Amino acid sequence: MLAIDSPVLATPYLDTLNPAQRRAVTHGVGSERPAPLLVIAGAGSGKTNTLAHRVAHLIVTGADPRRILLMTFSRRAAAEMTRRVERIARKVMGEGASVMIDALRWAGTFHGLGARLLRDYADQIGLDPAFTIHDREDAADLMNLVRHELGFSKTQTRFPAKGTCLAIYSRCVNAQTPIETVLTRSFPWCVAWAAELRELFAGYVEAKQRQNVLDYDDLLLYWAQTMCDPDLAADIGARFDHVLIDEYQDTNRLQSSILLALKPDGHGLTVVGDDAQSIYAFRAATIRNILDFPAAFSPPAEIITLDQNYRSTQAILGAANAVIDLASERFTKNLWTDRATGALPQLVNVRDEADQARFIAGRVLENREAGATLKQQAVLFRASHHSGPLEIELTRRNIPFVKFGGLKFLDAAHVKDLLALLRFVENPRDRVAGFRLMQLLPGVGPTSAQRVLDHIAAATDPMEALTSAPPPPRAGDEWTAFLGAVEELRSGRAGWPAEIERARLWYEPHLERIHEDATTRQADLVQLEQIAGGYPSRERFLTELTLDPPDATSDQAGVPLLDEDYLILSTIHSAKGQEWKSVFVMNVVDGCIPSDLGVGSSDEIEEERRLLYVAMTRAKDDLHLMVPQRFFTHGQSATGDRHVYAARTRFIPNALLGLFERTAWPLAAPEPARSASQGPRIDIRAQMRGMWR
DNA sequence: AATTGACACCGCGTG
DNA sequence: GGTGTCAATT
Repeated sequence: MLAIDSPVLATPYLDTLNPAQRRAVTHGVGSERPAPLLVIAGAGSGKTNTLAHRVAHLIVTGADPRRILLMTFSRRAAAEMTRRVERIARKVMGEGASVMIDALRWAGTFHGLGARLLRDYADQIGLDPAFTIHDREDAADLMNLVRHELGFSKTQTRFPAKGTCLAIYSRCVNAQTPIETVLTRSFPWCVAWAAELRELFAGYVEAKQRQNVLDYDDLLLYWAQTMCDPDLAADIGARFDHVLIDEYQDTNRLQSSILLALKPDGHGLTVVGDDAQSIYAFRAATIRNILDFPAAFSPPAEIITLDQNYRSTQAILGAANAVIDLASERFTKNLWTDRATGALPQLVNVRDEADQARFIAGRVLENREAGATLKQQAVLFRASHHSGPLEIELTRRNIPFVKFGGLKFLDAAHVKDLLALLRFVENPRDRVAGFRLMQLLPGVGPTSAQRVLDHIAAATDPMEALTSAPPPPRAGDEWTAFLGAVEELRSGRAGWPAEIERARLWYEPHLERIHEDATTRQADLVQLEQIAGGYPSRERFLTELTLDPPDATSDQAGVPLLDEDYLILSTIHSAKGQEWKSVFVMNVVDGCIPSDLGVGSSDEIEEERRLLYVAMTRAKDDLHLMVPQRFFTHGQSATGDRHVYAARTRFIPNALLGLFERTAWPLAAPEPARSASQGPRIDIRAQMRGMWR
């Protein structure tokens, strides 16, 4: 390693940083044993940029990029980080930087890197390296199979649904907390089922192992368990000189245990985060990870705080600071900015959700007239379905948009069907895949599918067992065709990605039989084929698609081309780390923010407050908080859709109103005689259903 | 005996 | 829209 006082290359990029950022970038560089570092980076404080500079600086000053472990919250964030590192390194290393960045192979998410390490060490921990990975829905399906087997599906009082079971299981694993505690704290309505759930989870774990599948949580859990072996822990830890973690406030106990096992003395460890932006407690993330980090080492980690905000106007930042100031517990100080004051953020009162949609659509177009592209504007909301009326209004006015969060491409039944075939070929013991697949055949239902799967499970050679299994009695020729397709794909004759086309050819007749709207669904499959072309192998395709599904949907078939202009619609969660010139936040009312589901404990309320803070701090120049006076309940009651009257969110009490400009829309409000008992004018929900039929 | 379709009931999000 | 039950159908 190079000594710090004799850098080979000049480092002009350091001049672009402020003093705190520079300290974060250069901390421990050149030292043989760099002390652990915690960077508290407020919203818009140049966090990503600082971390990218640190990685680039490490490389420029001689660190081996192959020995840098860089973990981010999403793969998109990892790609962005890598891109920035290259740009910075290029300034001093020129073309040579590309080679160095290509060597930065250990950049990704905790889960993705976990999957890679587990395949590398599979032999040593008794794992078959050909394991397939279950996404949330697959995992829930498997949970459901076990749930049925144990007879929990027909209990007197209703047993928790598969998704709830999985959520409880996941919580236990990620928070490293016993089931009783998890139930009383987070799922109080399931407390009575503790014993049955425990039995269910045991069965679930055994089923996963028999089938050689891992779920998301296993990727962390197996990794953490691997690190419990001193030799393996030392071996894995020694692969990396530097370990850097972004968004540390959103990691859970399991992840911090992995981290501490990687670098027990903290040397070479850098974590970055902001407790004010912690919004993933529902996924077992805990800000204790950040708070306890410094004292986990001796001497304790150095703490550097980035509190200058480069993003928002003073008016916006002032309002956001005021909102987070009311939090019961604060660890970081308020952000400051030297940007101009700017216009006050607006609190816009509208009559209902339809007016909310009209207002936003209209204002977005006005902004575009004034020179802001659609892409510079975003509409944020608490829950994915809140954007329904807006999507209709945007479609009506021909405003293109892309939506992040919520329903995903991969959740569509036909996409899952095709992927199930590929996954079954990859791993014939994967019951969820096989179960789904076989039931596509006419005349094959749960029972005969189970029978074949049992036959496979009992055999040593699963493929041989599949072909020799007694065919389901009523499957007919389709069974032969199915076996033929599986065998051909398994043989690898077609090669990748050609084999996905072969898979589609087998599936298409079934698609047409099962779904009325087969043609639109076929387009998705073609798109899937194109995506597949970007991966080197079936295994990589399946793994990476499962771990990092495309998270956007749009009004058009497929995602618009990159050079097109479109409005961003996003859940607040998905908006993390992003920024826009102009931001609209929908439904800033009690019941949405905070969500009426999340008002149980004060911790949950506090997380909702941080959520509003995150939404507000996405805005650079102007911010609209929308307050519809009434909105339709999404829950369906016997009497049909109802609307409720909403109040402005409790997070903006009267004392804070001076920080906002309050407006009402439509401006002229000569209320035409409209009886309140008139009921809904249009059935929005029916329109929403119509969009998909 | 298993599959499949019709029906009623209930609804805990955010990734 | 999911999930479980029941009855008609093969």
